[in-house]
Amino acid sequence: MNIGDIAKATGITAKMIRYYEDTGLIRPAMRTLSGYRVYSDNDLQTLRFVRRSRDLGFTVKQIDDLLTLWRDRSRASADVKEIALGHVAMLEKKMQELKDMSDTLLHLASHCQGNDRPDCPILKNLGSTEPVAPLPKTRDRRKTRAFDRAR
Amino acid sequence: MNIGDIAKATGITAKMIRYYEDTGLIRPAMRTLSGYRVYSDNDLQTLRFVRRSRDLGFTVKQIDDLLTLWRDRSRASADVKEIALGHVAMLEKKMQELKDMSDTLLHLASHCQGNDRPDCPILKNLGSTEPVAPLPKTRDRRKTRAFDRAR
DNA sequence: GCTTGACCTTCCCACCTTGGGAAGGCGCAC
DNA sequence: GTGCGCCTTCCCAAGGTGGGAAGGTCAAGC
Repeated sequence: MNIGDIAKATGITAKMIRYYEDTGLIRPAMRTLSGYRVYSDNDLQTLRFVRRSRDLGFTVKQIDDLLTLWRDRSRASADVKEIALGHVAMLEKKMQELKDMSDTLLHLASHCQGNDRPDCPILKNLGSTEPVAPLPKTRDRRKTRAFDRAR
Repeated sequence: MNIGDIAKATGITAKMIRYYEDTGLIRPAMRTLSGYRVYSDNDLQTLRFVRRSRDLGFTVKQIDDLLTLWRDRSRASADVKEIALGHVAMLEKKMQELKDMSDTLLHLASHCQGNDRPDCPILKNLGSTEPVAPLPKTRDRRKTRAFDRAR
């Protein structure tokens, strides 16, 4: 298989495959006499693994660690689980950050008329000296309701 | 005020302030005879606006648009609201993506023993040919419960 | 007046992942 | 043997941030 074939098969662009090789995530591919990269079924499996890991949001470093464990028949599943749950924790932290931003914006937008007039609590808040997130105290406010009110 | 003072006052590093000036987000600061940048209270306000917008996850381009509206006394609040809600939509899309990743990982991790043995459904899934997210059909599954089960 | 230390200036490099594109070499079908 | 699609390497770009070098400036203290 040439790089184009394996790119189609894995959904990773040829460019990225070369990049992963350059940066050491995957091992250098075999070459034909004329210099073309050639891939085996084994390589295909590896790249599929990379693809799936990437889809789950793992960093290249984490994928590297996972690949190492994957190839290590004497691995402990605890090590894999630790990476996975550590990553989940990071994902949740990010989600929380995004949610805080979103909540603040929805709160501000819900007070904005959204008409031809210039008065706008969103701009007012951004330009003020107060801390950026004067959120309502209510807990578990349903995001969708807030969003509807904001529209 | 020198750049260091305004950096402290806004929480934006001097480096980033110069970068924002270079890229045209903010207008070039006045200079002393010796070339030091000098900032007015007006500049301070602008940079605070930038800081807050950044904290809310707006891109530089969006902050640019918001700044323009901020300075335009004849703006329509609808334009501001549109930017804000558009950004909220993007934030929610990202959150959903992160949530899908997190859910998949929690599901896989909940089936992983996490011990000294090598058997690991996480690796098995990453290395398989199946689509990456074989999620349970149950809806509204509480994330925290899934997380506890995964541990 | 001179030294010192904190600050300022510009300029270059790096991160990470991805895409775009140029210039040139191969492989194969007609 | 010509043409087209693929391959090769190499450079550039993004966004947003940090690091650091080399050199100029300011103010305080002696």
